[in-house]
Amino acid sequence: MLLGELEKQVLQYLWETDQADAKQVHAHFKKRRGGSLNTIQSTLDRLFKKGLLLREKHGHAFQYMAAVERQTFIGQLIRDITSDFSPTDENPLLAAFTSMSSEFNEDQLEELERLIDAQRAKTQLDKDS
Amino acid sequence: MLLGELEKQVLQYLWETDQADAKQVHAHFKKRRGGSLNTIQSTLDRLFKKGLLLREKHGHAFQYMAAVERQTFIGQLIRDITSDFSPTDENPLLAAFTSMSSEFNEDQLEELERLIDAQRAKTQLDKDS
DNA sequence: CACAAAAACCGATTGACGCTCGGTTTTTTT
DNA sequence: AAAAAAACCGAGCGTCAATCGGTTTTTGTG
Repeated sequence: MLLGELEKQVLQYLWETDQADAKQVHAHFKKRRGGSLNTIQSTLDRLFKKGLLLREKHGHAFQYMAAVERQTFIGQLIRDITSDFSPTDENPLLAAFTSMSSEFNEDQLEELERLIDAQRAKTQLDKDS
Repeated sequence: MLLGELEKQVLQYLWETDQADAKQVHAHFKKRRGGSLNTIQSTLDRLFKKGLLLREKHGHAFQYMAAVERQTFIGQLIRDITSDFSPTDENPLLAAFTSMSSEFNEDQLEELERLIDAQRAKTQLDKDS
């Protein structure tokens, strides 16, 4: 999934804002970077067609909202990227960790350990049910 | 850093092969996907100009080799792409793990713990030196 | 050293794709 | 039904990878 610069910014905005119509998004980006309402509209449409946004008619206009959580999307991105370079039997996130482990400080390592334990607990629960 | 499909494949090949000239690379890709020697040559040149390959004249032709380790490169890619979406103080990999933890089985969780410990050991060594 | 083969380099074309926005159609509101 | 607003269409532009023909440079050999 390849996103252009404006697309990224709009997606980001919608993660922060939950929900907005084209007019709102345009108002937000107006000062920072200019551009017409149409440009925003077609960007929203592109993101919608890519499956990254959902939309609903609320009254007069479409309300757009992110279709995926930010973390989920980042996870997808990482998988896309690493799968191009990782052997199929290797978990790309493990490969990624190997690549980036040196950027983790002790706090983050501990956080990761907590997440691992949390995942174990969840798996255990699933098994019990 | 944005790579095209052929660029990725050539880079991958050079990680596997260590070193090759355009002719060799072309021979390798000839059957799988066709394309002229010139195409390979310009792709090598593009990768070289992007700093992803090194080259040296060995006898008649340039020998190309990867300028960065595979894991290092994957790490860079992940950082580039995710930094657009992560607050600066958040490690994107941590965010990714949050959303992808359910894909890990027990073996992989243990592997991750091993990597964490290895990283601690490395950090400790750096501090001592 | 000259010449032929090989390799490197240049430049043009094509195809994706994001950005941009004018203009038209459709929908909504009054 | 008319006016206003929103959605949609389509075209132009810029960037960049892929592709390859043709030219220049390098190299290796007789």
